[in-house]
Amino acid sequence: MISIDIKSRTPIYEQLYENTRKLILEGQMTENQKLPSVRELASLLTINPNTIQKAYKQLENEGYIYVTRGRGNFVNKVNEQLIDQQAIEIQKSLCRLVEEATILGVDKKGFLEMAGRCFEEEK
Amino acid sequence: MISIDIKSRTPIYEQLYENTRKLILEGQMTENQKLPSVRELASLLTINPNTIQKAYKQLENEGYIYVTRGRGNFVNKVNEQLIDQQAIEIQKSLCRLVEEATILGVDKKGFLEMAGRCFEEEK
Amino acid sequence: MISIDIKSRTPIYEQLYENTRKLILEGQMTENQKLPSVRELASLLTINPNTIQKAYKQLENEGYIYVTRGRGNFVNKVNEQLIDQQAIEIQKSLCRLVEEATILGVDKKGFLEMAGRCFEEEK
Amino acid sequence: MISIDIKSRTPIYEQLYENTRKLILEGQMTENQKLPSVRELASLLTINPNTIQKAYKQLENEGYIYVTRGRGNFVNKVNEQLIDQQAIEIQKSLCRLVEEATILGVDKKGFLEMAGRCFEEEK
DNA sequence: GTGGTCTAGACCACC
DNA sequence: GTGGTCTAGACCACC
Repeated sequence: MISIDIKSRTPIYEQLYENTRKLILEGQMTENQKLPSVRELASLLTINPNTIQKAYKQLENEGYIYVTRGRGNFVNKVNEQLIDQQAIEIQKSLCRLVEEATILGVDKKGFLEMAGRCFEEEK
Repeated sequence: MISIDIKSRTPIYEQLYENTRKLILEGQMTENQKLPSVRELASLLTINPNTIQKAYKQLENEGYIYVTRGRGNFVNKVNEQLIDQQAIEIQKSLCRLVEEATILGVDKKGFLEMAGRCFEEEK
Repeated sequence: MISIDIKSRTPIYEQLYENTRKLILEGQMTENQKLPSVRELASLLTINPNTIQKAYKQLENEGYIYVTRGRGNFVNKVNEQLIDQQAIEIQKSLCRLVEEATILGVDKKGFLEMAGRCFEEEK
Repeated sequence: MISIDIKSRTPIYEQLYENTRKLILEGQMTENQKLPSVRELASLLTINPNTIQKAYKQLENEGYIYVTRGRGNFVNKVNEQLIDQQAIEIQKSLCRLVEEATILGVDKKGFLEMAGRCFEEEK
């Protein structure tokens, strides 16, 4: 369910963080569901447990999961506030892309077309 | 003309690379124009010459500038192929954003609105 | 396995680049094999780590190896495209040599003989 | 007659050296013919006179031209020994290419074909 | 431990 | 003066 690209430039812990975050937001992991234990996942992905720990810690810090010592890590209820915050992040990234595209000579019409293309591919 | 944020997480050499790349693509620096010398820029920004060197090297590798030893670094003719390649990169990033937004429950209409907002801000 | 000629005019980092590139293309280093760490190789060859780093970076840029921070440098799958590209480079160099030889009065027959001589020496 | 590529990586003085050498060997410049003066050529190519000087010096050292102070630089009689020496250089370069090609999996037959292709293009 | 970035400073080739 | 290479060594992120 969770896969890591060892060759990627993005740190492993970040890939892990992103992947499980996505699973939670998509509803593929639901409230109170148990995440694989640090050791379990570490040996499964042949990755250093510290790396898993770091990803879980970040998920906990941002409220995606909660930890009960001795029992494990569990999915939290999806927080509306978090979703809003992420929408803001996406908005920012989007505007950065718009800026870059503008430099290359892409205008509003062209950019919206590019965006549209992504939705077509998704189907 | 070129400014660096020493506190930023993105490496100095990369900031430099991005900034001058932008200047060239925007046409603010034109073909055969001389860039500040490695040492000159280094002392101007109080940065180590090696760091400038690294940025210039990258610009050269990607064809943005050409170097003549003993003379300096000069802006190359803008390469159409490079621009196309970058447009493709932007398209990819855009689709990645679309994917993320979709997870958060944003549909096509909503996403295009978000994109539109960026253009309004730009004005 | 990797040896450097410190007296040579060709930069150390380039010798390193060439040598390991060759090892990879020859199949003496295979996919996912770990390269010596930057520091390890540096102390082994009594060369500055930065120089090793530079060579590895170039190998990475051209797709010969991949890097994972905190783990090391690893051999990538040999890229067919890269090989083709190199064959083109050799073709170009060869034609340049032909041109030079022609100036000296060497004709096609003579040149092919010269080429043949190289293969005999190789044995 | 002599052209310089300012964007090239090979030093200007070397380009100059190579170009005039070629003219002499090809017989386009004949014995006792006067070369353009250092200053003349410098202003013609908008290049530093020192650079011209360096190229001329090298041509003189290798016996391609002779200098009479106050009068200028003149083409020498083509020296058979020099030509032989160059043939040896070409042989060396050729063998180096063969080595590289071998690594890429090109055999003797393939290499000779590549060489043949150069002659076809020349026509 | 492993790579990535950066500073300080030397020495070289080229112009 | 201009870029290119290299050493010595620091500090950081990642595993």
